Amino acid sequence: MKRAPFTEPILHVDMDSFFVEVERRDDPSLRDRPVAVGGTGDRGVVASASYEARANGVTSAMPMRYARRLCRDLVVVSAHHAKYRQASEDVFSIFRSFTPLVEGASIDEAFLDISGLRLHYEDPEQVGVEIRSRLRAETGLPGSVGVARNKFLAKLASETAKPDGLLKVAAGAEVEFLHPLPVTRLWGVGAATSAALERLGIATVGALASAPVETLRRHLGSTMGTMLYDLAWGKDERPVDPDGAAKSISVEQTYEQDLADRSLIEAELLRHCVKLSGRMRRVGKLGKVLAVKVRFADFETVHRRLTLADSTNTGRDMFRAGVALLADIDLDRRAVRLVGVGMTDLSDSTAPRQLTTHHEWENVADAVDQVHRRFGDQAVLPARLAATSESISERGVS
DNA sequence: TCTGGGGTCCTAGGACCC
DNA sequence: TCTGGGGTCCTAGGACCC
Repeated sequence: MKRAPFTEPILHVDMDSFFVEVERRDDPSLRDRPVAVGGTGDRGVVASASYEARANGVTSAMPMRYARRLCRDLVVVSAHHAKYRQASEDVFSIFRSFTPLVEGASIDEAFLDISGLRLHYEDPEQVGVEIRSRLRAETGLPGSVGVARNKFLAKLASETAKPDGLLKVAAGAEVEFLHPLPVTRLWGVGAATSAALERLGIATVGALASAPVETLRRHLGSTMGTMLYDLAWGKDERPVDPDGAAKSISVEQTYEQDLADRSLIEAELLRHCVKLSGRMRRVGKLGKVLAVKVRFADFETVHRRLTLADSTNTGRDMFRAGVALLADIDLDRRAVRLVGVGMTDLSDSTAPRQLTTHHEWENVADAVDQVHRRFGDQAVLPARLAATSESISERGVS
């Protein structure tokens, strides 16, 4: 039997309004109604909107208060991230049952390289059809699929197919598909780059493709200019890379009311450090660089980072470095709306370590983790935090 | 409209060394 | 005498994505 050439071996699978669909699966009364999942407080934003809500102008990242105003019968559901992580694992194991070459792009989307299935399927599109039907049957969740020669085109195809659809961009038909699209559809073109392109009179992918690449490099930087020019011609050589070890891990929070007092800010930093160290130990990571992030009431955001003498995952080490970094930030003139802390330059905590002086603190931290797992996050707090937690909750800060 | 929380990647400048 | 050049590490900020 003669088979069609398997010329579009890359799939992009993207779940449709993922958080909303997980909530709907567990609560059928949410079906067919405009639903938004996200923060419900004064400063909450939409994380995921149903298509009924989108029809009323609701989009993700939009302030929830504004979304409610746009859509009077909007059903607002607060997020249940543990549930979404579980659903994500279920979805990804379906992907991996087709090929080991699965690259997660986020909690609800992945690239699949299915070149290895060419002997089992006549057309890569059939794999997409099968994946979509298994997603429905085994998880109850809808997903859209793009099929193309490379990752970039596959992702554009799945976007175009949404909701609950499949689209193949056939080899040879790429430019025809691509050139009428607005530049904002390209991967890497956000507000700043589309404004820069607009200044050059470029609004469509076709216009971008016929611009001199030197002009693009001059105005957008060498890397961005080259990349966008290539994308405009459908060129994207990035392989599907299943190795997805995290490069950083962080905790941050925006407060319902701004924090005006340094000791409160330090207390929040400590709380974040305890949480961060727990997460790092759970995934078996140490970090070498600690980063602190502060966003002021006027939304100006500053970062401070410090390379530590030794990698760590204890809350104590992180807090000590974090307080030193915080000392370098002028907190007296403006109130603070967000405090964050993170670690980068991660390594596995099973790696051999020289320092022994940290062990006792690791034991303390492990004990704290265990109590948290058994009794919840509020059960054990460092003394400094326990002293201030009352004043924090009085301020309505969660 | 007044902007979450979790990430990745790029650029640019200064320190430092040879 | 007022002045090199390259490489590497570190840091801050910003753009972007879901």
